[in-house]
Amino acid sequence: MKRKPSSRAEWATQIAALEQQDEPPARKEPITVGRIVTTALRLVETEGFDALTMRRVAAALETGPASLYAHVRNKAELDDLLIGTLSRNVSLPAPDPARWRAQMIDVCGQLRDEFLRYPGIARAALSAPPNNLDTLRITEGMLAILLAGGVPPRSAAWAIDAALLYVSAYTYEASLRGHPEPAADRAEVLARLRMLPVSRFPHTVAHVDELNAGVGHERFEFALGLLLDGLNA
Amino acid sequence: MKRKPSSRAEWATQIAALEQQDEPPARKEPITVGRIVTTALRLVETEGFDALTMRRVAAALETGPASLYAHVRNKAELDDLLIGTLSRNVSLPAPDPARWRAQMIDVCGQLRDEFLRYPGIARAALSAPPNNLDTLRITEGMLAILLAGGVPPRSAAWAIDAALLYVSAYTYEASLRGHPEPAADRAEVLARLRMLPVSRFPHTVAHVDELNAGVGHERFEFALGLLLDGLNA
DNA sequence: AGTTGACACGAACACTGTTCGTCCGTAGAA
DNA sequence: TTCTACGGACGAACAGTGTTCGTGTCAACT
Repeated sequence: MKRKPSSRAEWATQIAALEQQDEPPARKEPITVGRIVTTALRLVETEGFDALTMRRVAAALETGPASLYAHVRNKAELDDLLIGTLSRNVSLPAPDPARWRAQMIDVCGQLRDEFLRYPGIARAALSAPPNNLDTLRITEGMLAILLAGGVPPRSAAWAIDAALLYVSAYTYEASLRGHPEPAADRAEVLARLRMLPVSRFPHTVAHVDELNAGVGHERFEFALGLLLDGLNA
Repeated sequence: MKRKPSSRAEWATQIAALEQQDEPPARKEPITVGRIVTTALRLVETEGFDALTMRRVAAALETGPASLYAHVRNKAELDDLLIGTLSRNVSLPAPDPARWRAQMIDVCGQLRDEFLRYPGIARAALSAPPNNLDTLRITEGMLAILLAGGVPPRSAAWAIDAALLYVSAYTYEASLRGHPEPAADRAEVLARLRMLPVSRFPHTVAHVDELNAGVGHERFEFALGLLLDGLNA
């Protein structure tokens, strides 16, 4: 149940690699971490996170699953790599004190969209250890935005934590019900809520429409808006 | 990836069963849903959600895993039953317009504590279909609180959705890192953050302490506080 | 030439959820 | 009373999972 820690040396190696990350990729096509990650992301994109197995990735690379273990320690590390890779697609704005709220919602929205592009992968984000440099980059960017907006450091730090948890949970849930949710599914949920006995569920039955309202990501922006407005108080 | 829906008839049966739920349990001890659920919860409580397999539950009941399928459709349904069962332990206060904020935090705290009592089970909450009568009871109770506090219905509904997502994500994450988190683990995280290059992570390095501050559930209450204060604006 | 280390990968292991088929017991019908 | 049908119990087997172990190959180094 507990996460297994990487060693301090591995962490130091990751940091050192930061300075070398701009080198061009090797010319040959052996099995590499990069190919594994690219293949895995394509698989998740097309078939969802549950379809991501070592065997499926290996098959797509025309090899056996054992071959992957020369490059990734285990499945959890591959999951972590995927989260890191998609996190790199989030572009961080230069902090603008007058627009910190909009900037935060923008960054969270980008991350949300990355997660939704790979259905179910948010679950890996929830499981990921807190030492991934790519996700820490996003935290750093969010910190910069909030601090520039005058939010006290501790409030900023804690709010970022909450926002990231919310983004993951929201997108994971959205992936499960299908995003966008098929209209027939939603109609069914509505119908079922209306079947509830009023004696026990008076408010629910009275507000079925509100409980299920929201087009696109309105609920997402509403929730994050609450969080950020709370910061503003 | 998508959830499989139960039939409309099954839903109606669940509702009808609401009126019969107070009957005493049968005297005999055959394998029942109740025994399966109780056994499963005990297993999760002691060994975490990842240890929950049909085989493990069956073994604890001194039978084979196939026997469970006469009572639960599949593992996902068992997971859903577990979430429903623990949700029943959440007691809903009579709404008090003057204390709706504190009441909401109390209800969320209770749910949080139930989830933490069963490490990792929050993942099942994130996966659960939105038609579980026991979890809907909590939604109903929260709606009552917020509406009594004067929150508009749609805002109330959407805020509850966000709060529940946050509770699940928070507790799932907490389970993974161990709750309470061992001091040595946290010290290690701190040390690693301090190893980051200031050139790329200036704010993170400057605010390592704030990023990792918070005793007990301070961060939880802070985040929910933001959400609810945002509602108050 | 011989040695070493890294990569590749098949076979096998321990484990997962689930289905299928068979048996048994009970209740209801004839 | 006997027979039939149904529901529960559950072993065997299936398809699938992540991972380890052992072996072979190749390239670089001594």
